[in-house]
Amino acid sequence: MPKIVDAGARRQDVVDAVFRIIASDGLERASLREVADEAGLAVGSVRHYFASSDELLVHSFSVVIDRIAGRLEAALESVRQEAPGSPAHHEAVLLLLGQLLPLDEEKAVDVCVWLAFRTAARIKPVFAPEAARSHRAVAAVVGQLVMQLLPDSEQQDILVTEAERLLATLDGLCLHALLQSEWMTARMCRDVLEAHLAGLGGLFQRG
Amino acid sequence: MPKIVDAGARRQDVVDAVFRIIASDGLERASLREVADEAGLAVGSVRHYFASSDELLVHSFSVVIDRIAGRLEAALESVRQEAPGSPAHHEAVLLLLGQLLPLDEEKAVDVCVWLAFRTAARIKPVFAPEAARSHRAVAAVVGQLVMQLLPDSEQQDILVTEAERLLATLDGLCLHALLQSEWMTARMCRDVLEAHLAGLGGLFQRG
DNA sequence: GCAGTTGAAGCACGATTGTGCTAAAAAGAC
DNA sequence: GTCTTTTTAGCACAATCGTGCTTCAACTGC
Repeated sequence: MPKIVDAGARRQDVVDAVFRIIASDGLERASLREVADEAGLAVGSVRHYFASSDELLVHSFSVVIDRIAGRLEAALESVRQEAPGSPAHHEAVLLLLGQLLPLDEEKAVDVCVWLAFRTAARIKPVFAPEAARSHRAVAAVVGQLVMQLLPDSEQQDILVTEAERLLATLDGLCLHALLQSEWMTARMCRDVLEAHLAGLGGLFQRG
Repeated sequence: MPKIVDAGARRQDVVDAVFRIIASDGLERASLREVADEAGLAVGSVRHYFASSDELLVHSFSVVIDRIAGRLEAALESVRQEAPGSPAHHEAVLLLLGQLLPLDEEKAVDVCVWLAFRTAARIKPVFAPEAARSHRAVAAVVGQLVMQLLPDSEQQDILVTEAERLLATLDGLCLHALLQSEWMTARMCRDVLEAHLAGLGGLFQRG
């Protein structure tokens, strides 16, 4: 029989190379030749594991979505294990929201790649299904979080609006942190999130 | 002397072609040949008005910034002419914030092109100066608006945080409206903005 | 040892890109 | 009409891209 290699691990190596290239040089530079160079392989070898350039990129998109969604769901579980209103709960919520921000090197690469694929999905239809899945996954977690943070008495449409508002603020923060890192520092991210959460908590006090 | 043409108008025609291509096919498709085709010219003709591809794109970036910033500043003037707290003032504020959202075809093209160049500026240094100018211009208007909306008693750092928060929410809304237009409808944009403004107004009531 | 499957690598082709350069056409100045 | 300058157009070259196809090495099962 054949030469046996861990195909899954090799594929992941190539995907990691894709991530590094996108983070440093953008999605448009993630060509087969560049990816092969970065992964230390030949073009033909990369094409052995991925039938086409599109398949490689779509799979990379899928991987980064799973990574981010996985972190979000784990963080949501941590939030659920804290008593609502407690300082630990507040901290867990901040930790969850921070998963979508480039607060360290690893997350910076992830959200950068994530944003690159999502914006590319507007043009390239191959990315559209994964982009929709990505949006559903993140919106689900943020929706659950908003339901935890707001009193049950709130009407459904207010919950939806607040979830979309939190999601928009998060994406905007992420965008600014990636594009204008001089202005949008980690400290400013936290301040904005704190202010937003204070505004959320104050919602029901105004009726 | 020579054949006389309105060089400025011709340049604007080419820039308009660039906008259409970026809005429909993305920045990476805005090559000289595509732009020339879209403008009904030959490549050599386009190159007569723009020395290089970079100059064309940077100039296009500059034009879209001026358009958006111009609309924002005009809208800010309208806000200033209304009594703070009045319904007309509220409506003028919503109109200002809506200038950054793809609520009609014209603004959709503008913000789409704007976002494309800003994200490209992370990678291509030629775009960086204009991206910084863009950020300063928009942040200045939003900052002025926040100063109008919040009581003078607020501390400086709270004003800054709230300005960045509003800016982030706006950019996030814009991103969602462009990328996930099925979920982020014009109605949802308005609801989110209303909720955000209510949260802003409620700030000083909580101290 | 042999055979057969898989991994790894590379060639070649057409398409697309930016750009240096050339050349023809157009129109006001004389 | 002739000259001059702008405008418009096009060619050619190197670089890059995805991909069909072939080739060679490696390693397992017998």
